[in-house]
Amino acid sequence: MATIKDVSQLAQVSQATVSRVLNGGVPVSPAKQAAVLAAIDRLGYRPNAFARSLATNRSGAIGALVSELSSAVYGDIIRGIESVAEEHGMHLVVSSGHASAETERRSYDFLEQRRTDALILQVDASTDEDLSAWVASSELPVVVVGRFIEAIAERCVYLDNGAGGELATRHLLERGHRRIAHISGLMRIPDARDRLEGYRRALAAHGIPFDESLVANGGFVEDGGERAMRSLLARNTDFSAVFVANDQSAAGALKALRDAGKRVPEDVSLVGFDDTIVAHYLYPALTTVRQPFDEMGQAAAWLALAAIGVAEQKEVTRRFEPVLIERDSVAAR
Amino acid sequence: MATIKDVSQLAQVSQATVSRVLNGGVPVSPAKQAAVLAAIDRLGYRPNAFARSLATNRSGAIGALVSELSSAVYGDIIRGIESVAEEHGMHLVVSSGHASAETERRSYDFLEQRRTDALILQVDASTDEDLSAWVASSELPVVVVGRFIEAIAERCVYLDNGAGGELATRHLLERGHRRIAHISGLMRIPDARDRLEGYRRALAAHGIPFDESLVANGGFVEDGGERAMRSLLARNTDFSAVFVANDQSAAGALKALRDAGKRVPEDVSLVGFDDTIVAHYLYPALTTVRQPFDEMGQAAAWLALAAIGVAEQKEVTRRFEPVLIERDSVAAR
DNA sequence: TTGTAAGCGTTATCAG
DNA sequence: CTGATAACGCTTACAA
Repeated sequence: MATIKDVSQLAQVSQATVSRVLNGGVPVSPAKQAAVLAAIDRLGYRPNAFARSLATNRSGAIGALVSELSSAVYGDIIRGIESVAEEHGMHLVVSSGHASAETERRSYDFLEQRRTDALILQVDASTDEDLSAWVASSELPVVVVGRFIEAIAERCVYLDNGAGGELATRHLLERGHRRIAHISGLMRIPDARDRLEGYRRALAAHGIPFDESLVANGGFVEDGGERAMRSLLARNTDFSAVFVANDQSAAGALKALRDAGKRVPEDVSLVGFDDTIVAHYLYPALTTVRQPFDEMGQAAAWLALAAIGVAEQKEVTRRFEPVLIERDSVAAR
Repeated sequence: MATIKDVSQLAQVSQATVSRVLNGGVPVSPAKQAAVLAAIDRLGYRPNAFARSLATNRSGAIGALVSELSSAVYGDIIRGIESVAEEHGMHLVVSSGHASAETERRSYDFLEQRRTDALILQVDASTDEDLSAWVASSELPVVVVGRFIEAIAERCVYLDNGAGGELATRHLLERGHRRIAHISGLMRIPDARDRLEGYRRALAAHGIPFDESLVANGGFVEDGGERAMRSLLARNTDFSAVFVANDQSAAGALKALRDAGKRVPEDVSLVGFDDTIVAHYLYPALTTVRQPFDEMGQAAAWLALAAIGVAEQKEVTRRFEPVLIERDSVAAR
């Protein structure tokens, strides 16, 4: 593979000149410019990114550590990150954490050593303390997405999950439901706790006491949602609506309902969370609380790029508000 | 950030020695070893990946160019790639082509310049000729996934789409259907043409003449599937079953059917293609032809890693066979 | 406007 | 087993 030296020789100029036409900004005589370009073309020369990075101490890439590459849930976050990265001529090095604190740590180390110019973290397993420590000790800007951590608040892009839980529950309340169950998420994840909290707040605001027998854990997965719904049904405590902590669990819950001969929404109304593609394909289409993953990814990327001077400084939303997407799984009571 | 020089000074050894303990393989006296390790720890030293890559001419990463990061359809390919990469201590630099030949070209250039050790391509827009040319001119091993290109056959990992189309259609035929429609995919993509071809072959094998009025184009997207189904319905040519070129279109088709008051599978049977998550969530759950994206990604990664001596040489499947996944959208006639 | 030369942080060769 | 030292390919003062 041709190097800058080959080009400089062929074009009869110094390496510095080649470098100048490559990077622009510095005046170069048209004649030499042309000679260099011709040589580059002729040799099929491509600058070596390592050498360049070593010299400039910049990589032209940002690192993203995500819990799972291309999950239905978080896929759009990556897409959002990539779109603004690409817009700024930056690329993406990704690594996944697989919901294991150890893998997350390893991946984080890798990315850091790789000297990406900035880091975006979307992780599940590591604790707030871990993350704060990473951020504190890191030489490069890191932003956390999908999570709010007090200690590094200005570096977090996240959804107001509490408001989301409240929104979902209030919607049901407003439709006349009083016995509203909740299928909760993976409780070690803050989102799950916050959504539950929102559910409780909404009930309280309507003077309805919290009833533990109306909540079952779905663990954010489909199977879990199915089991949780069966458990709810088996308890013989009646309810006319369920707020499910995410769409995946809602899909499972819907199945359990169908198997039990209950109609949605005639017998039981359902509200999900996330507004992933699933919600759209379910039948009946799921009313859900939308989490703007794509925009959150974009915001995170923008924050990261602005921190390294690649993107312009501007006000970017860090705390996103949930929005209710009404479809067909809720009936008035 | 500490460099190897800092470490060597603190540990009172040469840089070479530090490098040796870092990379192993070469004997180092226990005393020095300990001193070096202590210094590394004390300084929080991390080798600079750029410098290392520049010196070794290896990056420790493989590049993946995919048509879309984390689409429901291709997401699993990336996941498959990443899993075997990770298994071998390699990481992933991804870039997306966005179904534009120009973007694909740019992304390809980027990855090549980035000197990833190998390249995996999953692209839509570029032609077979483009790809063959890239492969031919590239200094690093590239493997193409999700596509068969004669000229570089041994570097392709793909599904036998023709067999898939045949399989789907035959299934319907075996269930007694005779008037079988087809909602085709994006015809500029070989997969779409091959699936249609398979459909025709299956019909022919049963002595059923191909009837053009029974095929409509769904373009591989949901809207398209919906429109295609409406068009089919409007034609007043009756049919009892439809083979749809992918699950997304099938979702749209299902919707159109429902809107038209047709029941699935009682009135019309449906078979999809891909077995993406969608198929599973649809109601009724969609009978479909499974394309093993994850395994295909793994195979591609293995091929790439074997080519650079990172993974062991072994027989890896390159041509994958489609499998019919029976669910609830097909009834006997 | 251009060239020379000194880094950037590693690895690898070669003596010792 | 260990230490000098020359690459690796590019950028960037500094001079001219």
